[in-house]
Amino acid sequence: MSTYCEVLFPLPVFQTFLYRLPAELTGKVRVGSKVVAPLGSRKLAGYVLEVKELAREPEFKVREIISCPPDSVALPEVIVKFALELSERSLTAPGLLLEMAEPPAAREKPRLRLTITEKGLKELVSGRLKGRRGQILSLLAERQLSPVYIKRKLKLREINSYLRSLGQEGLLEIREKATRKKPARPVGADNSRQLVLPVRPEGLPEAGQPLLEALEAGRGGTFLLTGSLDRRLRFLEKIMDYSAGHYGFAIFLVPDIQRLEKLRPLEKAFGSRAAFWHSQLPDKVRNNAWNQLVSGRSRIVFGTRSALFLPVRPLSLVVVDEEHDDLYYQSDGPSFDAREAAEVRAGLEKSLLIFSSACPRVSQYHRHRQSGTLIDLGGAGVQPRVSFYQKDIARLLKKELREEISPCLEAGGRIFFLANRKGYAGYLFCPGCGYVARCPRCRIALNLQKKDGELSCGYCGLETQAPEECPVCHQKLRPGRIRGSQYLKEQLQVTFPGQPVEVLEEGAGEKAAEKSLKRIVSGKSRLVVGTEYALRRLPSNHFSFLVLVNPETSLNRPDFTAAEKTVALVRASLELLRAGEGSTVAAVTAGPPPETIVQALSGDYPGFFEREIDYRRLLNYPPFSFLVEVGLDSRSLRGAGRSSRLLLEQLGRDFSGLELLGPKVSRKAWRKEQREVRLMVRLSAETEIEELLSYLKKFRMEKPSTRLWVRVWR
DNA sequence: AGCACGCCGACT
DNA sequence: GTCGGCGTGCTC
Repeated sequence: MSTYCEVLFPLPVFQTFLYRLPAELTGKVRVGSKVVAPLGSRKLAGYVLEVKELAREPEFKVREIISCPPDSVALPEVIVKFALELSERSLTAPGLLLEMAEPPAAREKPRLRLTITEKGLKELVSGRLKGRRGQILSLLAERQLSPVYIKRKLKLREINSYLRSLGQEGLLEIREKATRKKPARPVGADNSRQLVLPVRPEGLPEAGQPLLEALEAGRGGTFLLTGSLDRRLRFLEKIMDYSAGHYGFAIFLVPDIQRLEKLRPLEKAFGSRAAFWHSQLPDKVRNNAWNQLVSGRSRIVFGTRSALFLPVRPLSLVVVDEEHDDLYYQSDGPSFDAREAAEVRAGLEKSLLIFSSACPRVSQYHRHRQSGTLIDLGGAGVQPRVSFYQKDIARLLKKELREEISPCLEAGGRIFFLANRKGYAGYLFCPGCGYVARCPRCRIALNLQKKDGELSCGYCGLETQAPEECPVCHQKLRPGRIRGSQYLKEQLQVTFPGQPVEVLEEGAGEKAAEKSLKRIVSGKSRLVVGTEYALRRLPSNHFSFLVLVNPETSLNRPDFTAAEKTVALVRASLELLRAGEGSTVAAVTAGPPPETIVQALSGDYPGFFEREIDYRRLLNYPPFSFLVEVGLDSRSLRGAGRSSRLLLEQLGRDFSGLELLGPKVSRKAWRKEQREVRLMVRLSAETEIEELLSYLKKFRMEKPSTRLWVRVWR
């Protein structure tokens, strides 16, 4: 009879590893403890999932735990459970998820420095060293370097084997400089300080009462909060304060770091009772925030998805703000939907969960309206004067828009143009029959590149050479009107000579974007052109005039959520406008403005919802069916292709009611290094999702070389 | 992931 | 022959 433990490592694998626990460690190691163990030829730190006695040795060879770092603190059991359940639901490796819960001090990896030795220099001069080993040493002959730098410079996939052999021969020296700090102790479940009788905050809107009651009852529950941004924030501020004062920690989740920065004033208002948390905080700030939270001095967190892994207990409230935002799902890194993760964590701790948005996902709105958990705080938000134009933007800038904008500019106003495309965004059409070159996969118009005459799909990335003549009537094709961001910039420079025009869009690089933003915020540049990317970065409450250039093109995306995304796009644009009266919107559309655009501009979400839900019902889209996207990638595209074919075949055989919408090789796949195949599946009942997930788990066991991810629309 | 192992083509 | 580059499979 001896003691064993199951250990989970931060690796992209789904299995746990069994180790014997040496006598001196029994009693010291429990679930959530960090341990160091041998794995293959390596020594790795992992987390204990289970400690158990076994009567006899298992069939496979069992090795022994090396140590349990004395200054490390075990993760709370609820965090371990959270990572495991999220892994089950998202098919992401549990160890990678658990790694997100690492205390900041423990996360700092020792930095390695490589130095060439005397012997190494001699060997290099002698010219006996060839290949990678020679390249590495000649780089080091210049100066000391880190392994990561060399790996990137020489484009190596794996560098350690070279370093180890060079080190063993005494040709180079590997040194590390590590700094370690003791993490604070996590607080226990007994830390809820119910010192005073809870006093309800005053001045809360009547509509919000059910949320208060749910928080007080401590039974958990999920609500959808809608209404204008300022009303929601004012309400949430109070309820978080109430929660932190009397019930437990509150996590306020945002989709991205940019949004977090916009909430600075709110965090400031809480003083030291609140902290910011995201994965890119500088070490010092991060350690400070962690200590504040874990010691219980701060009981409110504003953070991105990694905040859900903080060991704060008891957790009484989780807010998912801007719940419609697609950035809550990230497929890079450990891929999961933070909204789903919030559900899992809140469910485990019986915390109150509030989804919040002025323009929620249609499915979400539908469900909460049906179950009576929809809380509408009302309020219209920014209410600008709106005028509609059905003309080309270039012509409008020559007359109507110029006449409107000029006085605004002279009065010191700031004007934002929302462009729907980057660059010049030309397309190719046939003057004879009206044929437009479209992407064979996505069915949307292909972009014509200005310089080389190539066609590319802005959605999936497909690139083709532009054809000379129309495939239908054989006339010569002509480039269509161009009105992307760069084109707009040129037009504005002609219309308003001497006025600096700023373009804020993806791909310019972080430094350039920050310089641009500085000029915009300071008021130096008052004419700003930007794409969707700009909406996240620009300050709210800044502009007095907004021009939406063909926002209706966003409705044509080959995606059943195109309409709700367009509404969110328009709402996010309106947030940039100054809150007082006197701001203006010009909506420029090709034809009569679609109702979705009109409703988004007037803040009529319920009106939009009623129409959209009918459309979803008619076409059997979520919430009336369930869509599951499955991504497969392998170390070779061939491998991914083979697996996907096999999976398709099996799915067709084993799921009779399943409808397949795909497969397609995804956007990433045309880039040479990426190898991924995606398929889209429609299911008719919610119970089938779980069946499909466990099916995919089985499939993954049989084909371990294929990586798999899923995304579910309910 | 990261490491070992084994296969294949280039070059002493 | 054998060295280095690259694809595959395993790690308690």
